[in-house]
Amino acid sequence: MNPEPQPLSRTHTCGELRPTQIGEEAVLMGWVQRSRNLGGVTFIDLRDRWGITQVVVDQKRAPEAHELADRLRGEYVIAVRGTVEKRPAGTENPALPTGSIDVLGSELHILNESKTPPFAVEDDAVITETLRLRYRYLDLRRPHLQANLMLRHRATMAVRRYLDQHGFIEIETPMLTRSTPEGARDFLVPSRLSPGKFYALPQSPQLFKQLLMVAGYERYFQIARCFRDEDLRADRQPEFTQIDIETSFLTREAFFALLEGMIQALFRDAAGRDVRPPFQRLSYADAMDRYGVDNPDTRFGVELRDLSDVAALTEVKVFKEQLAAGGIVKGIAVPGCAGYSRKELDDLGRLAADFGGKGLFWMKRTAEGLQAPFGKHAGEGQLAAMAERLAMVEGDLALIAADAPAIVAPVLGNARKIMAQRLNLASSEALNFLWITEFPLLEYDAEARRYVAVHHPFTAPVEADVPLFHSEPNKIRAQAYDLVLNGQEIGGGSRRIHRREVQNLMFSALGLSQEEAQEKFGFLLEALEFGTPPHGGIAFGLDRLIAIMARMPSIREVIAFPKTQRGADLMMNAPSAVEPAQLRELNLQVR
RNA sequence: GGGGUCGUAGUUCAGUUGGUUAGAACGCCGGCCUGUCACGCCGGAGGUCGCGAGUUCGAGUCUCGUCGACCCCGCCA
Repeated sequence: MNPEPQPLSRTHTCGELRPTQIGEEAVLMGWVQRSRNLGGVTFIDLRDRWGITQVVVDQKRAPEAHELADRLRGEYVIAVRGTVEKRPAGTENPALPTGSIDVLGSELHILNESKTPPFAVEDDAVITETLRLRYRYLDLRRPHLQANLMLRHRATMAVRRYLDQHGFIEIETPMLTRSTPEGARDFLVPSRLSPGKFYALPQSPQLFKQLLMVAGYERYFQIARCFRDEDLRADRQPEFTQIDIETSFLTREAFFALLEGMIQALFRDAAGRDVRPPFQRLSYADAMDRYGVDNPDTRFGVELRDLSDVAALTEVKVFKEQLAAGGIVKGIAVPGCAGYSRKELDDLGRLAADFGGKGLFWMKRTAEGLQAPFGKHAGEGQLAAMAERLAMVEGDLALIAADAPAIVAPVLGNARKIMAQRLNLASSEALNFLWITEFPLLEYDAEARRYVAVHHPFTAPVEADVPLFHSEPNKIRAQAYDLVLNGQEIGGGSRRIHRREVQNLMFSALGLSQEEAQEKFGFLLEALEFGTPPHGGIAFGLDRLIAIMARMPSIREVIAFPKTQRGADLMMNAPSAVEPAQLRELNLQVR
């Protein structure tokens, strides 16, 4: 009954045996996926990281092994010695790469038993998220998660290989660093040796990599863990991984070419998929105008069109009011949705509220012509003009929003994405990379009643826009860029400020006094005075990138031990309470 | 901080206008079976209906609260 110590030495994996090895002896080890006892013969599907091989144990030829095989249950760990044999004609399993052979077992050892697992260790098992995370080590046995983590490994290997070949060096930066203003909420770590003071976990290695440029390393990278204490989403975890890159002396063009080469190598080496640089580019302003969002999915059209001039000619009250108040009227044409019911249209209108809007107008083009609830106030000519502007064909449904530009864009931009998903407009095979350039440097935060950095406080302004710091800070363009893949931001970066006077301008635009700037970023300001080269960089969200490559809906599927939406680790039960003595040592008191 | 979906056997789910002993499938346990691969056949065990109050003669079902998972808005330089 007792499991034995490992008595055999493994010779092959469960994924490699083929007809060429017929007649050879093999020793396999792994987990029992399933066993089928037919009485005189037992079949065992044996699984390891490399695949599944069927083991046959015959009562007559190996009576001892056959008796032992009767005790096998799912997830038992076993060792089998046997001979590779061709399966009898008609019993091959085309679903398995190893399906034309099996291993005729002569010797069987149970290396360990297993409790009945709380869920089946197989891909098509339907399991709640709670259970998966509680037993993550069992979840991770499932083939698709193993494939995801192996993909992730190949991807980081490809990145390291490519960057190494291009003169980059990987440098580690501290995890215990200081809290800085701006940006996300920090995770704090109390300092025992400095009572009442705290380290912060890095939101990114931003300042360290810039200081490495000051230090003359010129080409740095790091597969870096980052921490942000913000609310979670399907694509956001409190700790996540970036491919962090910084370079000196490169023009933007040279830098983009380098990165496009890296993405190409990454997709080729990790996923065998073809990516062809150069990538498309779109300015932030054009992206907002045509797609309403700064991360447009360009795998399908359905672009936003401005209808303000036509709307001004109508007697539609909302149009007139919004236009008078400085608003705009824009629309999109959704293919094939003219048959939508009243309820479906109402639901779409409510969807606008999710993004700050009050509702959506609609217009249908059917065989009977154009219909819109606002039709009688618009006039035939104006309806036709709008339909023409939106290039509507029969069967199309137009969705129209009238509001401030800052509302219209997200309402239509997100309606566009949601409808495309519903109608399956985007090819799942396509890889549409897109650089978004010339982000604004600053935006006004009404709540904080000051300007905040759109990217971060070290982003260089477009040189020609520097004088605007004194007049119209919100008009300054940044030398910042995002890389978007199929409608998801996968990376973002910028050229950095490398002159102290510009950094001073930036800090004061952000409402930081000289004293505060000195207190919080004095080390950076001082460093900028010691011969800082022009430099810039980027960080790619590795988790998102891998999730897209693996066609997974959530980054949890490509992270070995992810956290729930409340930031909990259900397996280890983190976070947890700590002993009073630990708190005393840290001079902390819990309220 | 806000909106939404969900929580019933080990698992995934069903459960009628509130009414007898809460069902199914898979899994599990026992038996039979020599070419299965979702093996098959026979038999069996298994329930804090997330938790706590309330309404009611009676609550899986209705109400309130609470806990948890997921999706979204805010937030995430």
